[in-house]
Amino acid sequence: MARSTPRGRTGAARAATVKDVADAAGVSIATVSRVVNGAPRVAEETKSKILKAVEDLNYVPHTGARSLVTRKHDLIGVLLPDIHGEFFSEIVRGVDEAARRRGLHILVSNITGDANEDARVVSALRGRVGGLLIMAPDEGPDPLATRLPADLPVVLMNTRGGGGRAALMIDNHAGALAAMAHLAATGRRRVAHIAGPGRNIDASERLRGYRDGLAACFGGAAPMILPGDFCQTSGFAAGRAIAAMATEDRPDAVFAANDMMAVGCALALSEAGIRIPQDIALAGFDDIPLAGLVRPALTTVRLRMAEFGRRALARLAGCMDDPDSACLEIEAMRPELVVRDSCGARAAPSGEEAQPLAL
Amino acid sequence: MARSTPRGRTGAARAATVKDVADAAGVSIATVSRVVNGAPRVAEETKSKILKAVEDLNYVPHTGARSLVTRKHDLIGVLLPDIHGEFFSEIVRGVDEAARRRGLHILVSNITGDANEDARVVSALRGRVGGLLIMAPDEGPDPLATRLPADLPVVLMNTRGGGGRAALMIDNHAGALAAMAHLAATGRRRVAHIAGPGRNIDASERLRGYRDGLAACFGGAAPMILPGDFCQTSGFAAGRAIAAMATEDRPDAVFAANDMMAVGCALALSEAGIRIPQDIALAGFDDIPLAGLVRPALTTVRLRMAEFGRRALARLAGCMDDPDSACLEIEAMRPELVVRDSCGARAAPSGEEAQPLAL
DNA sequence: CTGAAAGCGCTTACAG
DNA sequence: CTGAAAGCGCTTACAG
Repeated sequence: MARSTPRGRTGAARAATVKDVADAAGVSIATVSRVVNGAPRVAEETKSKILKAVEDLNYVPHTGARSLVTRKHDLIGVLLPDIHGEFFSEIVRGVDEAARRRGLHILVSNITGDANEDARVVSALRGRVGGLLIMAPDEGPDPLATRLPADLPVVLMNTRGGGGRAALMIDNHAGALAAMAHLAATGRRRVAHIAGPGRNIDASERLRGYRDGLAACFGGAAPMILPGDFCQTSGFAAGRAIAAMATEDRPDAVFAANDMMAVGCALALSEAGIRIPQDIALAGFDDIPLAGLVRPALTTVRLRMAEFGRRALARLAGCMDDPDSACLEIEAMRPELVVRDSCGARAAPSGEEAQPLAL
Repeated sequence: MARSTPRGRTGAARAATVKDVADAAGVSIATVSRVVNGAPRVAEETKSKILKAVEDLNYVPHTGARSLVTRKHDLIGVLLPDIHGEFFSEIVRGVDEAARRRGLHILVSNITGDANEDARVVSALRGRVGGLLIMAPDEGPDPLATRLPADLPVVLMNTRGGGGRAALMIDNHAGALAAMAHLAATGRRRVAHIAGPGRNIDASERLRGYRDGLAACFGGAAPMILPGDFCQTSGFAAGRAIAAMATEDRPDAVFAANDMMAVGCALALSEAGIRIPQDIALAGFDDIPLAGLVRPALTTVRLRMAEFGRRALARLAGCMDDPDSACLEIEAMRPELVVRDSCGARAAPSGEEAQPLAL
């Protein structure tokens, strides 16, 4: 007795299989498989019979069974650090979009930065995913990358020490350099830097850009580095420290390793009556939404994270299709300077001073 | 010839299987399976031999093959709307955490709000996931929920018209009511509302809370509703509109349907020289990070989205374990009022007025 | 153009 | 406590 929704003994619906479709269409399961997978050389009439049965039975192939025989997985593991909530959704959106275009799905998990814990996560993903996208900006050169299963295509995103793996980097150094060059071009002479957490690759590359910018655009001026941790609070503290300096020691510009700290710094400076940008120009990094909302809006460096995710997935898909292709290349994505009025030249209209700083 | 890393002809590594492990340990594949799955009644010695082989060969079970025979999937589909970038990462974090504790993995995908497109996404997930977590606050009562495959456990998150499905809601109405009550308690008499997009369930529930709050705490005062779309710009426009009113017509409080609009509104009000909270008190919804950064900090309503995600997954896991359990229940999570100084009572120290509003 | 058959890697009664 | 065997749903040469 044929039933359109076959049921098991418990009453829970059982999903239709190739067999069900084959029976309903009066063909063999081989032919059903061919049609479902879009193989050529199937009679038009047969095809439509099968398609109808698929529709009627609401048939969806069991992907596990399929991957068992094809030895392929259409699942991509995406491992992102716990902290990057800020960019998390944009990256995931980009990856998902690119994946869907290729008929792939993404399996998302957080990694902690603890190498053992993270290795366990990766291991749990093997035998389940066809490839891995990993972003671990806080890890040292050793841990994750070197422990990855050799048989798994991997693209590292903005992660240190690829160990010969394909990698897509953010060119933080170039971005920082651009910010420094802009500060120099608008007439600033002495730029302080609010650094990010030391082990973070973004932070250290931005710091390196700051130092090189000093050499390249500020005649090798001495660095002035304030510690920070990417959080608003640490930027605020740095701003306080700057405000506490004797006027002649104060920098006339601050380049913060990210926007959150730049905002914190701006808050502290303005509380101390220091004018932005007249007294101190301010530049950040990331172009978070807030950067455009504060007044004066933040000059910053922007990276399109969704595009970053799309590209990373494209790379990975390439590696999966052709494992012998150039999967070892390291590619970098260049961020873009976004100039806003927090970086205005010193010669601002004097009328502006009366305006309250609306941060 | 035994090899610890078996390779196929192309040189690509082939993953070890139960067979490989069984051979290496000198036992049958049945026993390997038992050990790997932690079955009882296996001799200690046998177990350790097998565990060693698993370790040596770096064996990980093929989950597809496993799910083929167990008829279970350890994958959970998580469908989130494109827009909710703000909360995306927090929800995903919570779901992932709860999933990992249960040995589950999550498959994340964006949904668009287009019912056909979304139904396709759901359909692609069948035969691959053991359950679905869906958040579709922008869909009408009909589309997704009613088209879900009957055989798939589903928990709807903050989504209309569950069609008898399990649901976890955000009690936006209660949150809005709390905000209104607070405004009344601090002495406000006339509260305007900046509404969110009409079709969004959060927006409409918050609006309903506003109306009911008017009835309950403001003696049934007439509503004053300004349109908005959850974006900062629309809040700004609403603020402009309020500033343009004759002073005697102006509200002395604004309850915005979300924080982004509240910030935009504050910006416009302060540009017009209207003082917050002295002239107009301001309350938002969501407690985004920015809410605590603006000055005066925003009074708002907070929901712990990670906790929301954790709970949703727990519900789903329950449905998956026992399909006959109370899977139809609708549960609501109550948000919490966060009082900050944007809602200060009118009797503020007069010295404060001199301070620039640092938004 | 279509079908019968083998086999992917795994788990699970069933014997013993 | 352990093994031989069947079978989960699917794809893919191999025939025809």
